[in-house]
Amino acid sequence: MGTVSKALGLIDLLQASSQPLGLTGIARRAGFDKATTRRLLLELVANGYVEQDPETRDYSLGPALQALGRAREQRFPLYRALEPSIRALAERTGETVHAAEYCAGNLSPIVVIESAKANRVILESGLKLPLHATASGIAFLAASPDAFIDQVCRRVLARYTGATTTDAEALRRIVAETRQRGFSLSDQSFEAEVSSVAAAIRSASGKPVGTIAVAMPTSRMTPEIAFEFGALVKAQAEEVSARLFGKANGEPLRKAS
Amino acid sequence: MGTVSKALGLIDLLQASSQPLGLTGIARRAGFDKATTRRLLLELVANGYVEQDPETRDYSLGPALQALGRAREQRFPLYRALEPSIRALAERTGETVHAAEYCAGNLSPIVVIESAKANRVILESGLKLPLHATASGIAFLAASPDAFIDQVCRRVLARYTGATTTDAEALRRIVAETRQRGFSLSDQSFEAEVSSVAAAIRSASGKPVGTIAVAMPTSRMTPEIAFEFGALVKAQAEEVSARLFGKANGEPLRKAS
DNA sequence: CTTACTCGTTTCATTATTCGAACCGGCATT
DNA sequence: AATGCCGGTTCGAATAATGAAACGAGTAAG
Repeated sequence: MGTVSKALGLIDLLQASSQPLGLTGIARRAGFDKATTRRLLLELVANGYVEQDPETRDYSLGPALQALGRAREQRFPLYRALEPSIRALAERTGETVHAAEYCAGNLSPIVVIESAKANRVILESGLKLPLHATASGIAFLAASPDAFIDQVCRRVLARYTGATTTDAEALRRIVAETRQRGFSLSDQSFEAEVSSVAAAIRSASGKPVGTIAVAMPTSRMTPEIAFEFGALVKAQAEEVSARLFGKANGEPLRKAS
Repeated sequence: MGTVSKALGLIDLLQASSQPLGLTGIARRAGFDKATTRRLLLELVANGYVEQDPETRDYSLGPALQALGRAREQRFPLYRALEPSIRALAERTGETVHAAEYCAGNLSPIVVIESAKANRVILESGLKLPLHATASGIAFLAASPDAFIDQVCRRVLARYTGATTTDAEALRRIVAETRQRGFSLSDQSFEAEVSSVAAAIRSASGKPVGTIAVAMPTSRMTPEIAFEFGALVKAQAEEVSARLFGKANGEPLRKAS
């Protein structure tokens, strides 16, 4: 693994952590030596990607990330394009709805609107959705070329709950079913007591770039609900895809000349 | 310079560029060998910090930045805290108003509200404000400890216009004046035909974290306007500082326990 | 059709950078 | 006073980064 990936891995740790971390804690979690960790952190701090509290000496995410996030959003306004759709879907379904973008092997939530119900699904900040164990991930796989699916199947499929699919062949079967159905279903495969339906957002070339999903407590899930909400996410994902990638209203966002 | 900083420098290049760049262009701008540049870029792509268009092979900012920016904003909601103040100030003054955060030797704009006037100041996306040549920078320096000012003065002070202060002693004098005045002034020291006033946002410990500034075409600037708007940014910066760092309404944002 | 250019990519011997065990001083607890 | 944990530092050994050169594909020019 290259030095750069090690450093970026530290940023990931800081994102995953809900609070600032000390040097020793970061080194332990990352599996690096303290000296190594510190050198990497110093370099990240010098570039503004990480920030160190001068008092507690703990490290946290730095200001450069905010600036870069804004820059990316400006060039490719995913949030602005997705937020209204997600909100509408949340109102329509009454459940927690989220959109995620594919990023380095996982799906990262971009927009999350929580259900207003007392018993609702929440997505922790910084959470990443694994491809093989979430409705979003399955929907993404179903929209991906076979070569990509093969690649994912070759990895070890981590187990999150008793219902997680950890067998490559079973995963392929589920993906095939999803392709036919047009949206994906998950039943407590990532978190206990959570069921979801999802569909992929596709770019102009058909390649998936992200997903839209509705998540609810398993107690509220029924086959009828699954199909009703499934049809909704599918329709919404298609509409968003068209809006983003100009199938309908022009303005190609990707390649600004 | 460490390998990590080299890689992060490439991200900076991509942010500064208004369009995606090819390998050769990036290598030339960064001053690295093509092979080196490519290796760094590949690692950044693998981590989602950079994205490569599979067709044109051009590189641009990646999805991870958006996710990380969101995470940082959630832990330290600068944008949410600043946006209303900046908007109010923009309405009150009728000019372009912006807030910036200190990041790796520069000030990065976080919130920008442009004037509604036809002849107005605009801030290009990805622009970074140098400390020695902008009203924001001077205001930041004036709020910084002397050791930091010394450090900045030791660098070579880049020239942007005929009015840019490039002499360390002159810079110290301007900073001293700003400390007395309570807000900073700039007259075409960074961009021709642009004048600004600014004041620093300070954390609970008094250390500056960012700035608020009003920028207008030099043709609309008068001594009276300068003092009127100067008093406004100063007051607004103080209010924001108090709001962010709990001098007034509690809730210490930095060290979430 | 050939030539000459550019671009992205790969290779590999050289070299500079990174690594990490051991260590230091500070602080809190025992 | 002793112990353990913390952030931070040192320096020889080990490793990963480097970049000149070459390759193949594509393209424009001759």
